[in-house]
Amino acid sequence: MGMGRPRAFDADAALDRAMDVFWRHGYEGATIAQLTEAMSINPPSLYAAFGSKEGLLKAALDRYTEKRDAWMDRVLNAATAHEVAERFLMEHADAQTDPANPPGCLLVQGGLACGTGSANVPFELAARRTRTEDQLRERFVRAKAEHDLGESVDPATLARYLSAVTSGMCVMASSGANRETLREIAAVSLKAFEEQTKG
Amino acid sequence: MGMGRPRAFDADAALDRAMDVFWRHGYEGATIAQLTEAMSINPPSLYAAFGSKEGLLKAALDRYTEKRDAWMDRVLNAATAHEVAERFLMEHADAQTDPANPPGCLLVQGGLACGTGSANVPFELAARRTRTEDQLRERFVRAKAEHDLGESVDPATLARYLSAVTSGMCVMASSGANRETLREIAAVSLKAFEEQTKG
DNA sequence: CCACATTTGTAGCGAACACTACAGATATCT
DNA sequence: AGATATCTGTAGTGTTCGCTACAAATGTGG
Repeated sequence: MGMGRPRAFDADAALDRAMDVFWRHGYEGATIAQLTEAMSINPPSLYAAFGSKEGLLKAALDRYTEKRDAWMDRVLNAATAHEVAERFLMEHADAQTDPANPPGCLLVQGGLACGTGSANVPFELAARRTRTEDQLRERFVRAKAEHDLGESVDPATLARYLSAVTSGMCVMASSGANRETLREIAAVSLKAFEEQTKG
Repeated sequence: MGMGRPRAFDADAALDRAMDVFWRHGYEGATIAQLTEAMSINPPSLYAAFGSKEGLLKAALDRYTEKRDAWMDRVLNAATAHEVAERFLMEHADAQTDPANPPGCLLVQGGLACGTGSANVPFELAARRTRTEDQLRERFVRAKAEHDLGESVDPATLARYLSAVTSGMCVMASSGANRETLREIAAVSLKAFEEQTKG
């Protein structure tokens, strides 16, 4: 028996286009019409490949997380906790103002508060944000074991702080903050990080 | 000539209810049906009083800003810049986890990225956030004039930093961060503030 | 070449959306 | 009291939403 007509579009390329639409308009603000146009496919192709609008979001988030993990690996491989924090903050400032993408971060702009029909979208986004925070925390736990960070330092607090600052930078970026402004915020935050690791 | 049938509902009380819905579901996630039910009125009353869904949001934001200004006055009246920062951060942690309101802040949860039909909603929210930042900056300019802050300190940077942190706390609050967690973040941020004002 | 499995484009589905026409109700002003 | 002006509730309006039925198209395996 046959294997059916092959798909005529590249799923990953289409997800990149969908990512951009969700990023720019949020989950609820993005319409199927906009998504299909950006992806250069028709609705039946979208639904055959991804099941639903929410399924498409999850697939886009998977792809987003994939890229983000590769980036996080490079950040976490820095020699010291301080350098991890510095890279994390500074490269966030750059990424959130990269003209190749909409401002901010998909995991924040995607939607913090949604309607009753999309109630689990914010959860989905939050789970992916938590993942970054977990990766940071584990890196700081390791730094503690390596005596790169002192005994009195709480890795969870450090990770949460960095996560909060970068989330805040997303909000600023969405209202037009430029790269220099975000770097300034990152620089101040880095001093807080240093101060926190001294105590 | 007569002056017409008087309004049978309290506009401010209705706005408080609407505020809660926008806060919990975001602008686009909030439906007219949910809003009218929460406000205990029918659609024609809503449209007669506020013109449109976006008009209702603006009216709710005006009321929100009113309350926020009263709160900011108390914060800004603190004796020193340091105390201003401390109050601002800590009371934000409390306010964003106040069980009387949805988590976070209406100016962030309301919507960072919206659909093409609601494109100016994010601008409207951003403008109100900027107002808070401006108030902080002006307070720090004053602190500088009073020699409470050193000559080398940049009031704009300080204000932006505090604004970014509290925005980040909104994101954390929306994904379930509790009061203690936010206070922890506020405490770390306050150390950054101190460090920044020393340099 | 034929049977089969899957995708594609067209066209349109029911539901929910923001919003409103209309008539009755309720106030004020003369 | 009567005329007027505005609000209220019912019951919708047209539009857009996410999603899909269907038939033609296009590949594989026998």
